[in-house]
Amino acid sequence: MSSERRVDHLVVDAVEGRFVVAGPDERLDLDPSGLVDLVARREADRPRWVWDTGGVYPHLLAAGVRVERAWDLRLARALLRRAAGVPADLRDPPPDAWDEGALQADDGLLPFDAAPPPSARQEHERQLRVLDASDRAGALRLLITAESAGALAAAEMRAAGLPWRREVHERLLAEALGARPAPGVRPPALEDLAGRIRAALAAPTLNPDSPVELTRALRRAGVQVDSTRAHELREVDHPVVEPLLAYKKLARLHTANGWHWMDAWVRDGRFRPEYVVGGVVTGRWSARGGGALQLPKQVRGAVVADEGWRLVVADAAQLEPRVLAGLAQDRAMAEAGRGRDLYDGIVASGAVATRAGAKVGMLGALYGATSGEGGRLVPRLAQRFPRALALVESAARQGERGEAVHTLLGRGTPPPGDAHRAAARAVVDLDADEAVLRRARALARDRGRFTRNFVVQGTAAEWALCWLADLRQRLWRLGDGAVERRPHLVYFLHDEVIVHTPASLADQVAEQVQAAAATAGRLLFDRFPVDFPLDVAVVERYSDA
DNA sequence: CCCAAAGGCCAC
DNA sequence: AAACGTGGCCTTTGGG
Repeated sequence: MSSERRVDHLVVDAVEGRFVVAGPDERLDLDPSGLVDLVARREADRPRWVWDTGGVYPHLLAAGVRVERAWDLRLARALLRRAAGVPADLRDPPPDAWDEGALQADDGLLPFDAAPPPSARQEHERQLRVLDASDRAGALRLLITAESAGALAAAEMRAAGLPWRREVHERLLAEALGARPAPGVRPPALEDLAGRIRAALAAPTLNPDSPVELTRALRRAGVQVDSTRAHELREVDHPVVEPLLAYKKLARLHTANGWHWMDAWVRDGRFRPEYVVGGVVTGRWSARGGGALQLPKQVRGAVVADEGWRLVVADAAQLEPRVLAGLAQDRAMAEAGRGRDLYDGIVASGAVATRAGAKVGMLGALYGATSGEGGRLVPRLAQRFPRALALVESAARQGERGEAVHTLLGRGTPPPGDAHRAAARAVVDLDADEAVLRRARALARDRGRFTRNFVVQGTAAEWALCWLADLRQRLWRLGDGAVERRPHLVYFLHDEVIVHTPASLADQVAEQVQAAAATAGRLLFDRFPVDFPLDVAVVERYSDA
């Protein structure tokens, strides 16, 4: 049975600059250009390429070769290590070169007595054996194939880049900050504001970038603050507040997304961040360099489609609460979100009075709020949506006890650290003294908030992966010819995508984005009637979405 | 000189 | 005093 399943698999091993490709009854040793030719040729049969996507695929994309399906050995390995339903003795293979962050032998850093790295083929076989032994094999296969498709999409998005207009960004910076200063010098607008701040606080040498100096100067001027955070300063009535808040806003723009950022990250009209698939414990993506996952709304005006092209910007509305409704099979909550804004539906249900209350209460339930407005409203939601709230409560209790929790498709939490394990024991220890107990309870609650959020954030990440994976295939089928002429993904952020498309196909892209969301909902929740509506906009610039 | 922690703010 | 989850990345600060 295993061998039958592998017929359409081609395993690619990268060994010292060469590539070994192994199929059911073939084994080829290729140089890089040989690999490009082979993949281009064999892709017609739609094989599943078994490889380390990040290490191999960028080279293929650079040569204009795109593949449809993959099995990412590194991602699958990390997933299976903590997956639901995997027998304990198969959970932890000895560390080797397939582990994240593992060091290559040619760095001279591999321990001299380490076993030689197993081949990709061996690792793949091991993974299939683990799946065969798991009672959650179906869900885990879906998760691995979706995450592997995500890895393909991540490499493709980096290759394509997010369209970025340098001149628009420069104009925006000039309007906000004034002329570009020499390196290490404040731009004119910041220098002016710094002068006003110093005058208002009678502190002629103050550096407003230093929280320590700023706190001291504020206190001397009679402003009693615990921090210099904008949120706290907004509550203060003093002439320094206005220029100081303006300074903070502009200083952030200057340091995080100013001229220096543009020079470092925008090339040939594209911003090319490096996505780290599965880089977050919950399965969300992280990113390295350029702050790709925190592009401020302030600079999104510089993201502009090419001439004759459009951006289709789509985000899932209230994704996490909807995912929770599906996870918990909470029909009342699913009903609240049917055909309307979920928070409006919660108000209509009578649970809370306002949309803002519904939102803060719902987020409070997902994050484990115990105080404030969120904490106060959670019990009201629990009354109306007992199944949904019971699910997150149960995840929190499991975490407090030091247990693992899993997402719908089986991604597991990393094991608790020593402190959390000790805390879980101390909380039930009748002899523990009061101070120890208090500290232990706080730690256990920390872990509980993590596991509470993990199940929902992680399952939402799985929905988003399925959405992205299905959309990627639909977009490919929508166009023809070279990659650069077809609609393609250019950005992904947790529950949001941007597609860059020829204007003539924009409406069809918008339809496919919707269709892919429906597919993702079915893949995760089958026939359970929970909706995943999208906000979709066809625009020329991101800031207009 | 490098490095890590702290404070802060951006995104979801 | 802490308080509600996941991250990245900037500057300052203080240590070696």
